[in-house]
Amino acid sequence: MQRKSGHVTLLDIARACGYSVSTVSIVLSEAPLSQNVAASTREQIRKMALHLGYHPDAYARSLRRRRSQTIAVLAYDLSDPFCIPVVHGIQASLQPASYLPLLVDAQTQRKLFDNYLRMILERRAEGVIVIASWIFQETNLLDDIEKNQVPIVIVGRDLTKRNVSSLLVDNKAGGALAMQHLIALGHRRIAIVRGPEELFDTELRWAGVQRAASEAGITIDPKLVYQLPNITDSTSGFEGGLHFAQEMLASKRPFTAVLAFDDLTALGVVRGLNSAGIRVPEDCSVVGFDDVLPAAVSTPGITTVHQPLKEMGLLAAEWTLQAINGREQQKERPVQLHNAQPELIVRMSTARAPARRKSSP
Amino acid sequence: MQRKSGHVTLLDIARACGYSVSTVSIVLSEAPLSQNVAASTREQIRKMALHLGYHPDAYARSLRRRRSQTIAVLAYDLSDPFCIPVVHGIQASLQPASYLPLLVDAQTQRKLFDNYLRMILERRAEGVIVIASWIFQETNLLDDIEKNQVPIVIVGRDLTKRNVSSLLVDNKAGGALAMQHLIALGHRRIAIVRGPEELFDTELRWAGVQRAASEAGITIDPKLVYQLPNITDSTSGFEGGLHFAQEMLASKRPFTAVLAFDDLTALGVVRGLNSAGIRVPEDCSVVGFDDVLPAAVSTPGITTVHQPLKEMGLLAAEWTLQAINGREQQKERPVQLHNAQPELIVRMSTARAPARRKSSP
DNA sequence: CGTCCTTATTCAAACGTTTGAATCTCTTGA
DNA sequence: TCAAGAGATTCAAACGTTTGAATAAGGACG
Repeated sequence: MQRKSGHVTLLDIARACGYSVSTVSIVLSEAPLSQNVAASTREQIRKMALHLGYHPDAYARSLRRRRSQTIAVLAYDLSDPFCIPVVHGIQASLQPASYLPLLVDAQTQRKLFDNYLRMILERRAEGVIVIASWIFQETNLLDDIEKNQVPIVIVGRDLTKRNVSSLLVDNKAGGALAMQHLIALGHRRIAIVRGPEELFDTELRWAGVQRAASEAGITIDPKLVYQLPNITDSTSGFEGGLHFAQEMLASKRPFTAVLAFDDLTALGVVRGLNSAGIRVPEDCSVVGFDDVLPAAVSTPGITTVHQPLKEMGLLAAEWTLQAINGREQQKERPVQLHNAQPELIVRMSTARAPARRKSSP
Repeated sequence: MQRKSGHVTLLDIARACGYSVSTVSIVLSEAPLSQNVAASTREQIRKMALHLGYHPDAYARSLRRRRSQTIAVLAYDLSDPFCIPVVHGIQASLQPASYLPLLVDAQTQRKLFDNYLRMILERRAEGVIVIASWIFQETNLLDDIEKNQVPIVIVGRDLTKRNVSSLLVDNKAGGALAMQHLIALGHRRIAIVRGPEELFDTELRWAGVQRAASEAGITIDPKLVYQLPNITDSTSGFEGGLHFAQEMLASKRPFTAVLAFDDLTALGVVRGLNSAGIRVPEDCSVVGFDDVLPAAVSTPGITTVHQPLKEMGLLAAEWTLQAINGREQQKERPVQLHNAQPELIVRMSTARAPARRKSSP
């Protein structure tokens, strides 16, 4: 009864109940024609399919239908908690459209990235969503995708100039939000941990921070600005923050608050401060960015700027689906840009500036 | 030049350089026969393929070759940091074998789980790796996979009784490790947060804890044992720990250490203790289990029992590949079980028991 | 009785590959 | 001159579906 390949085919069912492959196909794929098939026949075929454990071969089906029902999701690093909510949003969007997200994880490695991109093309993904980061310096590979007319959307970076629809958080607004929060709490000597220079977000957040400072008539002491090194692995944010704290404390420059580039950095800062005996938030406030899980569950919970990641994922998938449908109707979709609004999440790592100047022990 | 479908086929190349589809196929797929193809022809075909941007159609290829080169990875919830290192291990194993991991995330939803399982079967995955948890109560769906002769391996749960090769951490040893650590630090009044009853790990870890206690001649006060409720979402571990702390402190029963079921629970405990003014580890030690990212980056870092997740993922993929190869050679693979050895990671959340009895404020 | 619907089913081609067997063209040796 | 072999290329069938067109078997109607 079992085929040699181990999988049941239409032919098996056809033989088993004495109909042609066509009829069986029509019934099981619920084609329009199946209305003409006698109810008794339908019943019989369905029963047999169930009994034999039939599952239509996606390869044969896609080949014939010229649709893969697949959208590739290319994450630069799944171990970055940033990616997960985006993926969830995408899945939520794709599920009802019965598209399968082909989720691949480049693990921040360029070589893997290229490999997977090729695989995506071979698997005839109908669309590609890239969850991006610094991995993209040379994006020539996207050309390959474009050449094949596959719609592409990018999350976490603005590539509209290269004709790619993009979604990202309004980094400038986010940076300003964090800074305003610290200023409102009375902080004046605020240390800033800038992101790695290879990241696009870095400049934008920095611009927001500066805007907020100048609007409040505050000048940022350049000596209190620290530059994170480039990223080597997924924990380098934490270590950067730790290192910043040690260095800044050693320099004896007073500060009452730290604005960290992202949550992991903020957690590193907290660690560094604590081990020098400085309490957060009593002696020094710390604010992060992203709102990932570790920031929420650490103690004190890190005040941070929330990115609506799930919503961005949802929208990215929507756009991709629309582009696919649009292409069928020969309509050209315009390149879109979505600037998601960040939101300040106040937790326990920020407090009013201490009355007297005290930050180095 | 572009086909209507938007993808270049062998026929396009064949036409463009005047050879038959067969020759082109032989060259581009580097079949053994390609040694007989004239070097000049090879060159010409390769150039044309590159020029037109040819990518072989995985669907047609798999259909013909009867191999999907795909192994499905079914994670119960990607937002659980537990899953990620396992996935990384799997990827690392699969990459050199040029198998594509078809990564799907059930998001702890039974319905999604079933849907994806069907998809996996339709996509003719040659093997399935399940990263498991409580999601599996009724595992009848695995039968469907088994019926189709698809090798299956499960990570995080022992299903050898149901004929499924399994990898999991030695929970009993891990529980004992954590308990011994606390005992060695001089703790005697140790509160235990048991895991949810629906989880299999719960009983085993508990058994390890009890063994360690009795070996040290210590009795566990049943009043200090707390039972986590069943899981509702990915943050329920944290909330459970928080709730435990509040309840236990309200009861005024003295304790100097907490052994939490997992890291997220431990983080919840720390939060709960801290907000009642109890310092970790000075006043009370806390130990977790799993060694996920948030435990490492919080302050104080959580002392925990490390699971070698990446190694487990690696091995799971190895087994799957072996089973696939074995099946080709008609060899029956025996069901295997791997009990990974846990390792105690000492961080800052545990310390010697305070000299005087003090834990409730 | 022939024509024309309707209903139920099947034919056959196609999707893009791969591959065992076949073909064709030389060259070589007897 | 011819058979045999080697080298280069092509034929054609197959993988499991889907689907427009075709077929067959009844009726109903004029």
